[in-house]
Amino acid sequence: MRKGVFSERVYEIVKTIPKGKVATYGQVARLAGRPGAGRAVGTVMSKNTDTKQIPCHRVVGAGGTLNGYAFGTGTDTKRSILESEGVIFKNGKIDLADSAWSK
DNA sequence: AGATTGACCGTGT
DNA sequence: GACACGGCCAATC
Repeated sequence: MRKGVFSERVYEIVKTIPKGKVATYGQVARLAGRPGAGRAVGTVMSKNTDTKQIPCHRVVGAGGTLNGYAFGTGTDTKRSILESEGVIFKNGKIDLADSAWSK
């Protein structure tokens, strides 16, 4: 049941993001071996259903913007989860200066 | 196999 | 800040 090497890589990487930190789609794509495939990462995440295994809420847009979320009320729920995990929001966006994830 | 879609990103108006 | 464009890539129809 392999949808693709890329998606599997993405899943593995996202699972690695520590609580309280966030990574951008572009960053995940880069770590997955496909720089510039941020859009593809979004595609994979939207189809993702394993929220129990894959913390897709820790993946945000460039600059710490919330793009979307396939559960709850969307970005609204996403923001709640992130805040409860310790992520700092600044003017509707994530304070990457403190919550940006780095491998 | 070809076309469409989407949780992207940067730049310009 | 809102909207438009073009480039990018994988999944899906």
